[in-house]
Amino acid sequence: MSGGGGCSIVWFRRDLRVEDNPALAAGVRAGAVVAVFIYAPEEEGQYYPGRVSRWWLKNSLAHLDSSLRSLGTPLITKRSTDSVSSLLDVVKSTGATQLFFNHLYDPLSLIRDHRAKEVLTAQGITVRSFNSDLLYEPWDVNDANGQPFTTFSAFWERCLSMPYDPQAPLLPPKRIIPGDVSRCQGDTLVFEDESEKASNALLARAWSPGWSNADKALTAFINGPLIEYAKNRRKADSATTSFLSPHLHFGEVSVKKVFHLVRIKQVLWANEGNQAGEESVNLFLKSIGLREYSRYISFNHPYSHERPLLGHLKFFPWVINESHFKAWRQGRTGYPLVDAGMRELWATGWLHDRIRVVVSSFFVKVLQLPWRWGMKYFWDTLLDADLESDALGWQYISGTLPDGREFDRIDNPQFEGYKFDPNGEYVRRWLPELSRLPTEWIHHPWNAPESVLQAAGIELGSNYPLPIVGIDAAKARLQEALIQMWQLEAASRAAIENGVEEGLGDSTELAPIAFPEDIQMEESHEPVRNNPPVGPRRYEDQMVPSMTSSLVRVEEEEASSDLRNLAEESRAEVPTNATAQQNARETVNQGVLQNVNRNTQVQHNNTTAWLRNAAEDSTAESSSSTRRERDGGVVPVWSPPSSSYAEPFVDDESGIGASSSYLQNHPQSHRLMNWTRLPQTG
DNA sequence: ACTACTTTCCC
DNA sequence: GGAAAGTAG
Repeated sequence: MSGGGGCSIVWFRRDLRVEDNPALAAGVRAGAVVAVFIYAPEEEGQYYPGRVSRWWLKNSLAHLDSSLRSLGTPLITKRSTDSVSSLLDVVKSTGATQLFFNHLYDPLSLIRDHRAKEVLTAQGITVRSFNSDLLYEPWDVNDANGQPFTTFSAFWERCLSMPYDPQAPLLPPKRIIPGDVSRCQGDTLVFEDESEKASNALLARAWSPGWSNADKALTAFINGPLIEYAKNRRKADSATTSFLSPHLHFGEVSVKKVFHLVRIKQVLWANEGNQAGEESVNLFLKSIGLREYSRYISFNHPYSHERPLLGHLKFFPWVINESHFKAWRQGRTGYPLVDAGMRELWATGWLHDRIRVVVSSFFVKVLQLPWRWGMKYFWDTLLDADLESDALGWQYISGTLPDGREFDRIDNPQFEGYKFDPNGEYVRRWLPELSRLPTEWIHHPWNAPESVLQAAGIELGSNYPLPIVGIDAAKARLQEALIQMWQLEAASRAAIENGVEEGLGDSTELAPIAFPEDIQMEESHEPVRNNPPVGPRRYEDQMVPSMTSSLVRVEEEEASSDLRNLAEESRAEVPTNATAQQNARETVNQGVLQNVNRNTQVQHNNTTAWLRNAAEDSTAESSSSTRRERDGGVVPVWSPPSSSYAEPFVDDESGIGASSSYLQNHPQSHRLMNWTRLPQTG
């Protein structure tokens, strides 16, 4: 089984660890191993990783390589634009007969991995894949009727009360027999260009990528801040968070291991009667659960990163306002908590979860910018950028999840400021221009008496902006926009009844992965166009500007003092007329955007079926009872909930929902109902 | 132990 | 905004 031919390829992706790595364990068990990482960022389309994310990946791979070498084999890295053909190259040059990898659940990976499986199997290669990223595979977690959950709390409750525990973590292999890679050409991967190196150098001071560092971070958290997690979680300061998210994103630490270790603490604290500790554990596990849920949603609704799950906002006239978008990015909105957060993000690639909610909620509700812009900015700037988690977060904020926030409720950053940063320390750290402002005014400088401002050296509108949109104005504007939305919706319904729209949905065919064309075009590094063309369009409101290249990072230490002087071209001052623009809403007529790509849906249905089927051989047998009835292993994995849930998920990938829009059937949907209270089956 | 208030927390 | 939990009477 080992030696020359017959070795196995272990294909590393976002599972950059040697501990509790089922694919690696299977490879080791089968004999000689060729460990491979293929870097093909172009496959990600517009989700080409941002600078900080690439920096992390680079370091994590180096770390993995040295671990693998000490176990007996190097990590072969390949630069590619087509992962599957690179895999074939590796097969040919090593004589491998088996391929092992761990599952991913984002839509791109689902399709690519399916193709890998098909193509390699056709070449006579044995391909096996495993769960290493989740406590439970998405298809194993269903409600009493065997349907996927559509709200988080029900989902998580079920996860915590599954009839079988998540698999226990595997130990790292003691030794790896190397496959013959003498004829296998590796590539040196380049993750940063010259202009990025200086900014990246600073990241190393705060972060240590790599699986064994992840393990240390986990231990440190569990033995330290975890017990106070419940108490500290409302602070803007991130010192007491776990800092595990980037490690988790790249699979440097196994969620199953996190879960097991945390549960051990929970039992311990429960026995001691330590209520606060137990509470902390529950809350921390919930955040792990949210990560699970993001994969669950992505798997069951593979378009959730680019399309709202609920369609009730389909006609919402998002405000296409480049200068507001820029002010938000630069941390110059005039709301101290928002601005502090955005500057921290800019400077460090990191943001406490609370503050992510604050800045994104401000983005969607006050500025009413299209959420996918914000999501893309997060993608480009966050160290732990994660498509599934970010999509879930932004959809939650936008109120397009069944259990999301009410759309017409605006959070007030001033009040949130006093809640999360009562003494203004966070704001003062990131907004030096406000550092001398007394706490009484720190979260609403626009109300401060002139004398106070003068004493603090603040000149509003000059060295710190006035609010670019007032909260009251935002509320009024939101009401107005909703009215407009209902009108558009009604118009669309009328159009459908008159048959105007018929041909469109069917005649347009998109590429299999169905990034809307206009978004793909946005990949360029040009500045974003200012005036959206008039007329019918698809997803125009969701064009995603790319700003990766314009990001010039600020050194952490300097961030406070020099922020405004740096990167001048990309950080222009907030336009002085910004507030005047607030009424210049440019409405977007999405009237005929009905472009649910049925071809894609069919394809996706087929492609994901393999995952479930494959997993049936390789995952816990005990789960089978929960999943058999409905599908017998034949029906596509993510066929939609067929009950009353199906309809709210307008335009979902379901294939059946494509022609019957929720709005058609429920003209009263403008009441912004709470979807969780829709009649439930059973 | 009951109700009528408050505060808290929602992915 | 509203359920849910906490608290005062």
